[in-house]
Amino acid sequence: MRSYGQFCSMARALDLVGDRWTLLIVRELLTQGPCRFSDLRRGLPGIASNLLADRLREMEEAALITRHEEPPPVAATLIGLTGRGRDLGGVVGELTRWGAPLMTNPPHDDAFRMHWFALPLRHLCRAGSPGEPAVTVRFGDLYDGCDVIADNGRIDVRPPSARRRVDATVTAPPQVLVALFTAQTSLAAAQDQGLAVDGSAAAFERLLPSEGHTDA
Amino acid sequence: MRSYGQFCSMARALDLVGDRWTLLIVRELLTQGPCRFSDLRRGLPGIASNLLADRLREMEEAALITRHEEPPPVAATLIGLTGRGRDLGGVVGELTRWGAPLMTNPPHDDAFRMHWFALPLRHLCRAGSPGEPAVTVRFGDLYDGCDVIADNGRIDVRPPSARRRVDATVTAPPQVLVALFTAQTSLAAAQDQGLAVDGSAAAFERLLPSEGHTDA
DNA sequence: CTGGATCCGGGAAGATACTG
DNA sequence: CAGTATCTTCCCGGATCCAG
Repeated sequence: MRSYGQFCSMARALDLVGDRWTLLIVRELLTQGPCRFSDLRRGLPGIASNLLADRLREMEEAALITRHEEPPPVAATLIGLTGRGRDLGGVVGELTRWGAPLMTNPPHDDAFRMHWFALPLRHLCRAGSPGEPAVTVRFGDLYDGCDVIADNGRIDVRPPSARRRVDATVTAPPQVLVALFTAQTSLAAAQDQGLAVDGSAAAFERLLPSEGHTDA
Repeated sequence: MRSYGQFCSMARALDLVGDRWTLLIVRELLTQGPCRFSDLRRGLPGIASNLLADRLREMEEAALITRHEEPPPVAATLIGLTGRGRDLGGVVGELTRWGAPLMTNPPHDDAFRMHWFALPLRHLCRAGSPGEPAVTVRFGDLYDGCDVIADNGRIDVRPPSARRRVDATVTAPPQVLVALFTAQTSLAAAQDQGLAVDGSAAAFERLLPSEGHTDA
């Protein structure tokens, strides 16, 4: 990106991360952990491969990411965030929060990946009190999803792991998930609209926002 | 800007504010209050007038800003943020914070406006304890600056006002100001490098970060 | 298959001049 | 003061091709 040429903290930040796609790449690496080139392409539908390669080169020069070879039999290059890259979590979080009201508009023909909900879910799930038993719920699946762990009054959202035992697995059309977790819709209505819980329904309900917060 | 076409909160946010210059326009309006077209040009050195007009049109469509005519004898159009536009303060703040380490590099031939320091100064000035007397210090001047008000253990930074009585007025080369408020430099050294305080030196020193926080 | 590189068309950004 | 008009430049997007 062309520099703004301004001696200003924010302008200099945008000189590094203001390019198209750059912050979305950070979103992917934050929510998915270290990724391969092809993982990033799957998580960034619409990006051209040359653009992704360009961005990764620039981000490596700016010390936002690092690459390291995995030993055989994997033999792939893993791309991960540096500390400085991970520090962009605050920026990503604020953008995500500011954009939340825009999610009430239907998806039309937008692409969707379940793991994009990882960041919003951290704040939309009901943390509960420290006394309540811990639950683990998978949204989506191993190849595109996230695991929500509610424990000790805290919500933790992590990339899905095959080694993790989950109490329930949830799938749903994205707009149904939005409506349910913003308390615009009841669980029963969500199930009518395609939400399905495999495993402990109680574990999933444990994450829903409390009744008192509905807009109605 | 072309839409990313992703049903994701952050991607939809960037569809609206990810364009070049957009967030810098928000910075201007946040730190300066409602501005005229020519005020924005002065605060955004490097922007082409047609681009500024384009961005303002798009931001008005997105309901981030509003325009209202001032009655004579002013007879100018004032551009101000809507509530939704002001909500971008969190995004602007996080970008500013993340970019702070980049300010240690010298300005070279970067442009500079004193009011760009308004956002960083809110966190760099020592708030002090509620017991200490209130002080008001102007950085820069009425046409490009900001007023820092330390009162009751809180720091408030506002656009400069002719109606405000100030205890001191400070001018300095920007990199000297950065070094001083990040405790990389002593006050005496800063004065050697061009920092000048008009009025109460004690009022200004009251804002400096406490000694215990220096890196040395 | 992964991880790109290359080429090309269209459109956004940038520079400058001009106007009601 | 607050833009518009015009021209140029360059980035982005899409397709294709290629080496390990």
